[in-house]
Amino acid sequence: MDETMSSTESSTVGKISRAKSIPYSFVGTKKIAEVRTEFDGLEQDHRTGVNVRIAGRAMLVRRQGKLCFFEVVDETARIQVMASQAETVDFDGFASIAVGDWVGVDGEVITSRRGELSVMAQGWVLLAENRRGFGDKWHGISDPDVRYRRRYADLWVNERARRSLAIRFKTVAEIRRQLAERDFVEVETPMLHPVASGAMAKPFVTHHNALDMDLYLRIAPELYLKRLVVGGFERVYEIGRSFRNEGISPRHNPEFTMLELYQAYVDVEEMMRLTEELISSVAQVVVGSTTITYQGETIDLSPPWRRLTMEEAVSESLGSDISFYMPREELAKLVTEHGGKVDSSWGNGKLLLELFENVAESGLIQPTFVYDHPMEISPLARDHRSRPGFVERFEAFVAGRELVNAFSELNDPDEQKRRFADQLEQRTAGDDEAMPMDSDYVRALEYGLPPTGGLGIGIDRLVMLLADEAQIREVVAFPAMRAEQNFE
RNA sequence: GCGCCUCUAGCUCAAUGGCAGAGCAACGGACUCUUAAUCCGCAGGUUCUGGGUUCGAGUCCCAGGGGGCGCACCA
Repeated sequence: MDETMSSTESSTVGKISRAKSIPYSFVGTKKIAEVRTEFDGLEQDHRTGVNVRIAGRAMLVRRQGKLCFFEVVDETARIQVMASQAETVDFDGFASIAVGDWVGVDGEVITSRRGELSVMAQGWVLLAENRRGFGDKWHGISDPDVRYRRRYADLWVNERARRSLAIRFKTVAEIRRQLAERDFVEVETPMLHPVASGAMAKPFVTHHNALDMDLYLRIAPELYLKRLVVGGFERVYEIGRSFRNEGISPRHNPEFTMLELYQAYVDVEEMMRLTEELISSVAQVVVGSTTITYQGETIDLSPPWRRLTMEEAVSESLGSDISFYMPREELAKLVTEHGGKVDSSWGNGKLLLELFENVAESGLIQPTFVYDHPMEISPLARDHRSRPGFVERFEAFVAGRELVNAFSELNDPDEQKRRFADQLEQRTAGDDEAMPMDSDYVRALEYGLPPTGGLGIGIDRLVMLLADEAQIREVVAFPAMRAEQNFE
C-alpha cells in the first residue's frame, strides 16, 4: 500500500461524517477487466499473493457477520470484493458501504471457497456516497420517465441502457475514423441560421439581442456544407445536431444527430457505394457483424444493397405497374385507394411519394436503395440526366425506415433559384414546411459548385438499428422531456 | 394536435365499491464463503391533483397534470 492509499484515514471514517475524508484522487493500478483476464482460471480457495488497487461502484452488498461481500463495478467489468474482520482495516466502516457508493480498494487477488475471483480488501476508501439509492436491486428502475430523467442512475441499474449508449458513442467514433481514412475533413457550420432552409421542417426560433434579429436553430447543415465545397473543401462532413420543432415520438427527438457528407467530382452512384460500405463496415466494427437482428428481423447489411426505383418499389408492392407519367387522376385514385391523402395542389411527384410511403416503405426490411425521386419533392437535387421530372437521388431504407438520403447536388444557380421559387409557391399555398429561399446559397452557386455527391445519414436511427432499440430515446443520452413537475 | 392505456410506500407491485398490503431498499440486531431474494425486529402512505356519485371510493364518473403506446408531422 503506498502513500496515496488513504486506508488509515478511512479507518477513522464513521457513518456520520463519511463524506468528509474523501480523497481528491485515487488512481487504481488496474481496471477490473484487466484483473479478470490476468487472473482468469484460478482454482477455488486460492491466494495469489498479488495486490491490486481498483476503484468502482459497490453495486451489491452481502453482509455475513465478520465477513462481507461486494460487487464492485467499473467502466470495464465487475468483480467481487471481500472484506473480513481479520484482514480489512476498519472492517465495520467498510461493511457500512451502501449499494451505490463509490469505493477504492487495495487488496490481494484471491478466489473464494466457492471459486469466485475476488479482491480481499486490506485498505479501502470511500470515494463518493450515493445518498439516493438505486431502487429495487432486482427490478431496478423501470419507470421510463425516471430512467430518462435520471440517466446517471439508469446507466448503473439497466445494463441495456449502458450498452445502447455505448453503441451510439462507438458508432460515431467509428464513422469519424472511417471518413478520416477516406480523406474527409470534419467541419463545423452554424447552428444559428438566418434562414431555416436545407430541409422541409418547422424550425425553432430564437432571438439575438445585439443583432436584434430572429435566428433559427438549424434544421439541416446542408446548405452551409455545400458552401464549403464551393470554397474549395472537396470532401467535407459534419456529424452534428439539427433541430426540428415537431412532435416527439418513439422515433423523433426535437434535436437529433445527422451525418452530412459532400464529395466533389462524384455523383449519386458513388454515394450509394459509400453508403453501403460505410454502414456495413461500421456495423462490423461496432456490433461485430454485418448481419444484425432488429426487432426480431434478421437484416443483412453487407453490400451490395438491393436497388430499385421509387416506381418499381410501388409497382412491386401494388402488384401492378405504375408510372410517374401516368395521368394524374389515376395516380390520385391509387393514393386514396391505399389510404393516402391527396391535395389538389400536388403534382404527380407528391402523389408518387405519398403512394410509396403508404404501400412500399414499411415493407423494405432488408437494406434497399430507392432511387429516381420526382423533382417536385427534391428541391436541392440535380435534374436526372435522362428522365424528365426526376432528379438523381436515392434514399436507403432498412427495417422499413428511411436511414439515408442522398443526391447528385443541384449546382445550377438558375435552376436552384427556380426550385426555391417553386417551394415559395407551395409555402403560400399553405405548406408551412416548404423550403424558404436562401439567396446567399444561390449566390454561392453562382461562384461555382463542382459536380458533387451529398449524403445524409440519421445517426440516431442507425444506432437504433445497431442497438436493436425501437425507441430513439434509448439511444439518446438525455432525450427531450417536459420540465419536471414536483421535483424531488 | 387527436385517440387509447396508465399513475398506490424510496423501488417493484397487490388490494370482487367495504379496516391500504407484500417483497426489496432503509433503520436496529444476529451471522467468516456469499452470488437478487439468510434470520429476527422496526418503521414507512395527501393511493398524481381537484370535483362528483355513494352509507362508504385506491376502485365508478367528470376535469386537470405526468408518463406510455398508436395516429398525424417528420429524420
